Amino acid sequence: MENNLENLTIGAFANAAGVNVETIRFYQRKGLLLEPDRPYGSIRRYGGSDVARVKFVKSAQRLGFSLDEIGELLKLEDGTHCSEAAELAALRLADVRAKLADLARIEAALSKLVGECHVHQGNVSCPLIAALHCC
Amino acid sequence: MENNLENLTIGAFANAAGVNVETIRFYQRKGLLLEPDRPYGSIRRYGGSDVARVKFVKSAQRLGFSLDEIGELLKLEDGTHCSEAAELAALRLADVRAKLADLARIEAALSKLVGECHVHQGNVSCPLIAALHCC
DNA sequence: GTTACTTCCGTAGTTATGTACGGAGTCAAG
DNA sequence: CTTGACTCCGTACATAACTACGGAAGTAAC
Ligand SMILES: [Zn+2]
Ligand SMILES: [Zn+2]
Ligand SMILES: [Zn+2]
Ligand SMILES: [Zn+2]
Repeated sequence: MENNLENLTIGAFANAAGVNVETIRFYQRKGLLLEPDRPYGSIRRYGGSDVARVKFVKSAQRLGFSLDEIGELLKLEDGTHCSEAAELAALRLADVRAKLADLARIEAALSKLVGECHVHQGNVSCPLIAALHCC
Repeated sequence: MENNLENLTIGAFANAAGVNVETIRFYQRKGLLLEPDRPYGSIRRYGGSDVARVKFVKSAQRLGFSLDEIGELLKLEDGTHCSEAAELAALRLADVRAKLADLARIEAALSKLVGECHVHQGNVSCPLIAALHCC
């Protein structure tokens, strides 16, 4: 593979991470990404760990974490403040488990709906809505 | 139980649904909620099904659906346009299953992180981040 | 009937998460 | 050394999903 991920300019970096250049700069302002140094002049260079970090942000975002929460998750990475990290991770875990339970219920309701679509015609109450009500 | 859920004014309704009055009106403008009639004068009255509908919106929102998507989910409820409904439900089902898979992975990563926090001290790479990278 | 609280309605402001733009500087190719 | 693409930086605009505000009108308590 000829495209190694070192010494990327911001354009190549954003491209490798699958986001807009402006998004990179926005994340830097938010503190989710550090502005690296400029080894060859006045232009910053990025590497594989930066790409990984942005991809992590995007993955976590798809799971429903806000950028602020993701910022806290990222603080776990340095390994300092171990007890705080464990506490935060435990909170997120509870959150994730609640979402899993909710999603499992809606999954069941939806697959039932898909399977039984052609017999629920006269039914007043939708199985999907019913599934979400009993929370 | 003395608080039955019929003939609620918008204030009592919002309260019962656990949202702001303005949110009710916002949902009405978005078409997620119909404006009911005014049986006793010039003030609208709401009932238990309205409360249920708003709670459904909030539940689905917590699972990562946008208001537009939720609007489409709600259109399933009337049972009309059966084939469209089945198609839409199948799309949502695929979406939900993808989210479930993502969440299951982060659940595993987080619970591992919580369990092993106190031994990953010198570790460079965080298990949570590592877990999200291999997507 | 007066007072206090709601409702109604339109419009405007807010937060989170980006995106776009404009002008100046930088860099590599020709 | 000019040209064209890219970077840098600040600022402005965009979208989703609310949230607040202001004034007129309705309603309930006294
Ligand atoms: Zn059907
Ligand atoms: Zn349904
Ligand atoms: Zn630890
Ligand atoms: Zn970590």
